Amino acid sequence: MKTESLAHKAYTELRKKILSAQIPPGTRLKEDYWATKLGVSRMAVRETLTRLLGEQLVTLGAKGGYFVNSFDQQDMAQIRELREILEIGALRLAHEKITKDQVARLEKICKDFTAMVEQGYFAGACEADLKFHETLMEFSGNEKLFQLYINSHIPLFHKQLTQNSNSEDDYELTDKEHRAIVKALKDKDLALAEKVMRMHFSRGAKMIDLE
Amino acid sequence: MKTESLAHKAYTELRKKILSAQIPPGTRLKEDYWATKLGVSRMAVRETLTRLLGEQLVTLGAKGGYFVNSFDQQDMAQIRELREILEIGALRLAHEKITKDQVARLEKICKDFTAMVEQGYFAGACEADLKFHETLMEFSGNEKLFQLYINSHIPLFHKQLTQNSNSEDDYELTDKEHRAIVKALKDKDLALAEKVMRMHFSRGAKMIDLE
DNA sequence: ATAAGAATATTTGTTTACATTATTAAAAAT
DNA sequence: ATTTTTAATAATGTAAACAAATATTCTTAT
Repeated sequence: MKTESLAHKAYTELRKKILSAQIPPGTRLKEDYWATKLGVSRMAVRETLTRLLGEQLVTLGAKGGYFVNSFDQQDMAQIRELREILEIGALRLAHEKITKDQVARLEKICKDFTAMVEQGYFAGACEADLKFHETLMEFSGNEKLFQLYINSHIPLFHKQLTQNSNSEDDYELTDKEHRAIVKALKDKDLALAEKVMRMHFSRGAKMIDLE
Repeated sequence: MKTESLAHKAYTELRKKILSAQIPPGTRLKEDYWATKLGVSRMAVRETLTRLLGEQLVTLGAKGGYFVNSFDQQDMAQIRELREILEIGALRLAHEKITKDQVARLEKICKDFTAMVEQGYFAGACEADLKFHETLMEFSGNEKLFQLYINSHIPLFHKQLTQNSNSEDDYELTDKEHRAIVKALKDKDLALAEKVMRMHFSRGAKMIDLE
């Protein structure tokens, strides 16, 4: 209506806090508490919570009350599988229609990644990693697929995972694999691109198992 | 809390009406109207609407107000592509772990499909078709993937599409393809299963283009 | 007759208040 | 001392009231 509703402000605030794990999984979200904390009415918070409920970011307890969704190891494994399905699918779509400009954009991200690792900016490198995968999804040219990827909060888990395993070797391997994928796309070699991508993911799967 | 909140009642009601297209896409959903119609307070309706917003089933207009999401031809094409990605992914997961019992369940659905087509129960046949694909998703063994498939309302669009093109030949082809997929799964022949599935989908894509 | 502007009515945004259900704390009984 | 009951407190579910924005209708001037 006029600028932006208070409920919407509360929504973006709370959502950010949940996705960045500032509010830990399993936490109960009390309406009054967040109403005063965010400086909005309880109803605005309630609206936020039901919206997040629709986004599967929170669940309601058996006896009422909203709780931040939490994920166990099996959940994480399934999300990783899901991510592989979506990204391989996107790869297949992208390889037919990708332009030189787009290849260049991916190469730029790879370059940024390398540079940041070399200079010790590991959080920045993670960001570039994330961006690489998101960009690939975007280049599928399928808006619905892209939105699904974004809305499924997969990028978040990606971040959580990659920030755990931050050995030098990992970064180097990740870099190589990213570049291999881009090269395969450039050469229109779908089979190779898919093969490398699957390796890329199976490496991630092993990381989880180690924990 | 005690039994089931009024807001939840309103939610399931409205959701059903939207998904079954009783409320056509693009319709504006006025809070007061539905409050009186469903016999709940306006706030309950508002809660429903924000939840559906989270589910991407409704959108809010630039000047406020909630509208039932509508999909143009491009949207439908993208959803079809997305469906293919998810189902092929599920196929790959299923083929490794599928049991004899599960194969039998799929065969049963195929049989039901045939029988209903023969007896002229075409709506029933569509239902069996839907069930075939949902069951396949379930056999992926990935709960997250399955939920994503269900929550993305893809089954709905499936229904809408299949009910359009109801020529005898179509039913026969669909039947053959379903059976071929099951056989390939039984024989652990992933490549064949995938090939047939892609044919199955590309046939669906052509249907859309004809309209 | 038509367009601009004012007045009215609808509709949504927001807050407050009240009712109901859960949770916690305290008291009583065994 | 431990368990059960009862009282209190806190949290959520629901509804109503008010404020602000948008849409509609009616008037008036050209």
